[in-house]
Amino acid sequence: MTTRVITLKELAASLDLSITTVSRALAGHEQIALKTRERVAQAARQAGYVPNTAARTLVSGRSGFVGLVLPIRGPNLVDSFLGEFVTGLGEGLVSHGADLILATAALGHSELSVLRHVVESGRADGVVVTRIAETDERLAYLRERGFPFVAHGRLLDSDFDYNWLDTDGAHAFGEAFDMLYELGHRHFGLVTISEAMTFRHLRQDGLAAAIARRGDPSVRLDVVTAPRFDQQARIEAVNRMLRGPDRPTAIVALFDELALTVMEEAARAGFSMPRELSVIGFDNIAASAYAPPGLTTFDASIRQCAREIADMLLTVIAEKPGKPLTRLIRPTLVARASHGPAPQTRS
Amino acid sequence: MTTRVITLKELAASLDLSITTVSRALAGHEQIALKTRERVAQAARQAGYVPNTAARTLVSGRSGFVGLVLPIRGPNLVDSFLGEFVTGLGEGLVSHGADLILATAALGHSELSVLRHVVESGRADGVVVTRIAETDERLAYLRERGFPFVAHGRLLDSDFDYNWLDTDGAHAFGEAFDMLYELGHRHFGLVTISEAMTFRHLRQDGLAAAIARRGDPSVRLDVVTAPRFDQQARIEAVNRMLRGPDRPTAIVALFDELALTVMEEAARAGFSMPRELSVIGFDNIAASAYAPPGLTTFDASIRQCAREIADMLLTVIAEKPGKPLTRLIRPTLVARASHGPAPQTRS
DNA sequence: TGCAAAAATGCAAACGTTTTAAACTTCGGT
DNA sequence: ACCGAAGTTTAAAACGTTTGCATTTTTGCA
Repeated sequence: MTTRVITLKELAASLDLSITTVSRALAGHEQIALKTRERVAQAARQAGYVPNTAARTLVSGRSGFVGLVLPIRGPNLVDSFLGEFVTGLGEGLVSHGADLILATAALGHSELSVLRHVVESGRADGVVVTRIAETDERLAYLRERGFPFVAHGRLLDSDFDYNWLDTDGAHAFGEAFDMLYELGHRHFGLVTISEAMTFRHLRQDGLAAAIARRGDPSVRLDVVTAPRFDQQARIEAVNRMLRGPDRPTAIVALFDELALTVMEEAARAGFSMPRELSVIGFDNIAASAYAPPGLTTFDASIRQCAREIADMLLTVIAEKPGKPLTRLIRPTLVARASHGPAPQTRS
Repeated sequence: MTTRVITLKELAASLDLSITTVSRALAGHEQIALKTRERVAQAARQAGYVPNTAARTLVSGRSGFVGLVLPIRGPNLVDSFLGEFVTGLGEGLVSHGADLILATAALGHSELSVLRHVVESGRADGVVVTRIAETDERLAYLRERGFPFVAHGRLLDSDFDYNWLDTDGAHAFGEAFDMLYELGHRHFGLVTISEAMTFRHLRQDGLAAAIARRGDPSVRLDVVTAPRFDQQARIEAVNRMLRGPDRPTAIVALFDELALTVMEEAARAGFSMPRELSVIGFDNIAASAYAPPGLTTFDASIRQCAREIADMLLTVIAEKPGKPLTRLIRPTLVARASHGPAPQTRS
């Protein structure tokens, strides 16, 4: 056992050529005779030669890796986001011969320190940054370093340019409002979170903008806020909205997990959906299709987005474009059975 | 912008020491004077020195990475398996200072060829192999190479030794049978897949063994088989079992996705669960909690398993133990509302 | 056949570390 | 003041590539 790995020197010796020539031949340089190139390629294939990554990286300065620092997560991760995201990244990268490095933040260490380590150890040629917070120190660091990156999500104040791809939550929430308004709804509820994430503002602002655009003074919007990871507090917040004296006829949740809580609590309170209450979410997680009566939501096609992020990042790495690359992806409505016409009888 | 990354040579120059001394000081060698060690550590911290991974890997032969070849997957991945798995691996690795490399198989390439590339390019010190098939060429390759690995799952014929961690599906399916038998069920159904994966046999055999152990000749087991990724064929297979003249009172599905299909089709056929039909799954995916009436299933705690796999692999890499490391994890029953006593009236 | 130009190949340095073996310092004991 | 030993530090090689530049070989033409 323990077969040795063949090296360029050995391959060269077996061909009676210099290391230089073999290296160039494998790289397909024109200056090497075609005949030689073929001979080398043949021998390399047969010997199962694979160039050593470390050596190549050391001399070329390119590792062929893209880094992703895993967002620190609570004990329960129910959705498929991360799986879809890394799958999409992988698919996008592999077509260019790149691979993915996943770095995890240890308990004591901040996400930023892990990012620094990834960048400065030369492990990666670029990084992907997810879950952008309102003031994100990671982006500030990467900009200062001049290190290639693409953000999945945006900052609010774009006074500094960077590459990003984001789902157009503002548009989706506007679309949700318009659809519900056409269905006769006038009293709306928004269930949101208190975390300092930009997507929260973008979606809420999109909803508010759509309301303003409609210009109907009879439209009302109630907002409740819950902490991100406290399920008990979420339930209480939802019930504050549901059990009040004058509850909305349509509730929009910042994301599906919240919407599912709304549906559970609404069912517990005996409201029939969508007859008495419409609910709309965002993300289209798997459970949304199964939770009765089937949650109407928006699909952001994470996997496809991740693939595009990979493409963008590889472009940034290879070409260092002057203008930043940006993409705004419009999510698609997944109409299920949790929304419908506003109830006729209004007290 | 574009701050340069500091190198060992520069750090040594700034301290007026040789590269050797600084390297050793940072590594904490006793032979370097304590005073010097502290001085170096201080300067390194202040300068933000991070050793270059490629250089270190090249000379030491250790990359500090563990590889995972992403299983090729269809367009729709609904579960959170991959996300939990990489999160768990990351958590397990980071405590030992290691990180994860995710390699994706490009469209034309086999998973094996990607694995070969990861191994022979020296990118990783060890690999994790998931989704073990009946005759798995990856395991054969890794054994031949003598390369450190841990398999998530087992081969059927253990005539060759290797390191693995697996969930005890056989035990779970036996437990499911016993529970259902005690509830009065005698006519069982098993919905399985036609793919050549070992977990399929292990679970089915566990069920069969429990039946045999009980020794009750009145127990009956019907089995239907569907291809893994064809939802339409799945539905047909499930209906073959459900709509037959004499359907089982309890159906066990190989995994939750199949169980959810059973529940959907049963609901469509008008059967009430668990009154007329009991259903049990395996995996405890998120949707199982939401699909009415709530699927009873087994939780394999993927994240925790992945963390242990990481630990095992790092042990294998560091210590090359003579005996293979193996762990069999017993899944825990998650009792929801899809199982209950057998219906009284039997035609 | 000779010679320049073109084509093909090779030498050697470089990338940033770790490590072996050697050299230099310091110091107590005589 | 000298010696050896212990305590420190360093020079240089090595890891496996890529690449600028030099060298060798081939080719075409006189």
